[in-house]
Amino acid sequence: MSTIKKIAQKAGVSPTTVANVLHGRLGRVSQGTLNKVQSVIQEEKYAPNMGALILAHSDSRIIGIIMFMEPRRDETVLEDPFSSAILGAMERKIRENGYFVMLHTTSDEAEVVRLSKAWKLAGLVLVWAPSNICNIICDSIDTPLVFIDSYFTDNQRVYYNIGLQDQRGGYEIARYLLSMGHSRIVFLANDPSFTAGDKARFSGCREAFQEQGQLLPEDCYVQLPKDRREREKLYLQLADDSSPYTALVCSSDYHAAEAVSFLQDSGIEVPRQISVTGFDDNIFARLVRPRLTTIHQDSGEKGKLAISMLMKLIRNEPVSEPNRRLPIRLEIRDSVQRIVEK
Amino acid sequence: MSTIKKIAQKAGVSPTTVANVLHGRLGRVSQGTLNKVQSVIQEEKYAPNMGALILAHSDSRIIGIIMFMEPRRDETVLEDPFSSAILGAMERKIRENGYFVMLHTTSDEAEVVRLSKAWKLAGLVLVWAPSNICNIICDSIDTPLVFIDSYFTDNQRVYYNIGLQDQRGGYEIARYLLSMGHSRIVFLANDPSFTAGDKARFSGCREAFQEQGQLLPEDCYVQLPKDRREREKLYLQLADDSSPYTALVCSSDYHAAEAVSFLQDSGIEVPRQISVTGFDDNIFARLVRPRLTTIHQDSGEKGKLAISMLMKLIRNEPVSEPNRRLPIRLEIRDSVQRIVEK
DNA sequence: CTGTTAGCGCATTCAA
DNA sequence: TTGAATGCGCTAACAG
Repeated sequence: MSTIKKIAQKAGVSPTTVANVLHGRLGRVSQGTLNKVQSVIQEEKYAPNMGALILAHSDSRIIGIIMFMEPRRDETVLEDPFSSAILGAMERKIRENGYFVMLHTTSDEAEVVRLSKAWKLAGLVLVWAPSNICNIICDSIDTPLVFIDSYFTDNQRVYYNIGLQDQRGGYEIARYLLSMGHSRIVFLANDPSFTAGDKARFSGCREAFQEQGQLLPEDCYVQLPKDRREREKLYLQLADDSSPYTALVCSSDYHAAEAVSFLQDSGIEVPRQISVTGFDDNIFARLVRPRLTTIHQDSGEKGKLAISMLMKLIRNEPVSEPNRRLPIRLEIRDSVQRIVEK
Repeated sequence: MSTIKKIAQKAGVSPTTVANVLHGRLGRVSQGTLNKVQSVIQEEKYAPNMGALILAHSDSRIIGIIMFMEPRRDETVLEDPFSSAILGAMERKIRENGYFVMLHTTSDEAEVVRLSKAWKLAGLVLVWAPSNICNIICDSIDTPLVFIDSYFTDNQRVYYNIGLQDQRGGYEIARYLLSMGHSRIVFLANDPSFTAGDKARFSGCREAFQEQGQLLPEDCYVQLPKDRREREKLYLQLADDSSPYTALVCSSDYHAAEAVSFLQDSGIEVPRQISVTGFDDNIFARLVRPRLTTIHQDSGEKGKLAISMLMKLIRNEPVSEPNRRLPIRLEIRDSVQRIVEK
């Protein structure tokens, strides 16, 4: 409604002068007109038309946050309570930098490209992008891109990514379990959509076993089913007396908490009859009884780092470490019991 | 990069013809040119410049989602895992309707107004807006607005709001507690920012007491401190043997879960020594032991309804129930024990 | 110090 | 059935 032109008219000056005031080019404006113009701007509650800005600049000051989801899944990743920490941190950082957030969930790379073009996005953050589409996206988008928790198959190119020491996390948890006498463990992987991370964690577990001269067979990697009932069946089966396993190594606190509570309900005591570990150290880990022994990570930090890296890219500043892996930490609580033999 | 003009050149037609194709005005285009133009559009991966669209239309197809936060609080509401269900549902619905999501956290109404003007937002959803600023916002924004979980002091105007049967929730939980022999209860309120809802819930509790010819004194409404340590001190104090209370009525599952786990750690058994109830029936409620007796609400549904109401407003369709209150349901689990006397 | 102007991409009206 | 012209609000280059 209130445009530069109108402000100019009302203040009795030219549009350019108003623009000069708005952009703080004070050298080109006399004190008198400055005051005059500023007061009119206040009165009129002027807000620039971002559409016109995009048109003039071919840049929108919008950062796209793309959350990937599996095509056939009805749930959004956003509905997972644990994307919230990371999202919250990003939104704040973006706002503090004077940019805007456009949030979008998808599983389709073409959609991402379209979005980026249509809105002239200043940059994008891609969360949990499946590795097969990273290349495609990078090829088709020329604005800065930062990935979060992505693994790349192509090593030719420089990807900007904020990841986690997944392998190290697996290693730490397995080493701890071994030290507690657990040599028959089973690794429970999350969604197939995040395979690369889970695989790295499992590989860390194997490393720890190898270090002790032991072998963790491939078939100790088990994919959790999507259906809760099916998962529960699986937990029970794995924790059963007839099962060889002494510990369930879950790749998320959520599943660990679910397993613990379900097993307890089924009359199986944790950790007396079976030990359970988590991954993430989110709020569940401390609320559930027994409290979860888990691998700690700082999700908010991931979001913060992603945005500050993106901002550097936008400003053409050098980025020292394109592929960052945040550290993890073993958090020992009460869900693992020392055993001698089974 | 690829504009209507370029497409037109490449296809050997005028820009208008391309626009006609894009908008499906097939009556004005011959079959031959249609095919020609469409194939060029495909090749060029045409995506409209939304900036130009905003400029031409004064409408951006962007829905603003505004999450309110307290001014001095460092945390974002988004970092609360329970805004995620509602946010996820909204994002999906907005996308399905062909609109875009702009996400913004603030505590300042002027910022909301500015955002709405600058981006020519097609509509806004305001989540947890404090009642004192609702009026101001409504006065200054002429695009459709839908509130979520807001309470209004001004009854002159029609507000569009998706709320909850807060009072009824308080009533149900209190009636249940009374039926279990609890007549000395204390209500633990959330953040001061959501006072209105908490007050309604408490008022529901009082209603239940009144119905039984009993009185629930005003000082049974206790505001939980922001600091976790302080909250824990309070839980302990309220659950102590010397305390008159037999039940802690928490206004969120989060605090209930926190109280339960902290009390158990401090050697106070729940529900044997003290009963605890929650509100929300989120994922905690079922994972914590004892499982929480709580009031169920469907957060995702809130988000969905908000968007479908907003879409009706945008399309100028009639909205039957501007101030909707979603139903609640008492969910009885294991955190309340029947008592005879204390 | 201040004003004028062209052009960004699109929709729309009018003309052919 | 197709084309040309205008304006949306702003920027930046240029002229005064």
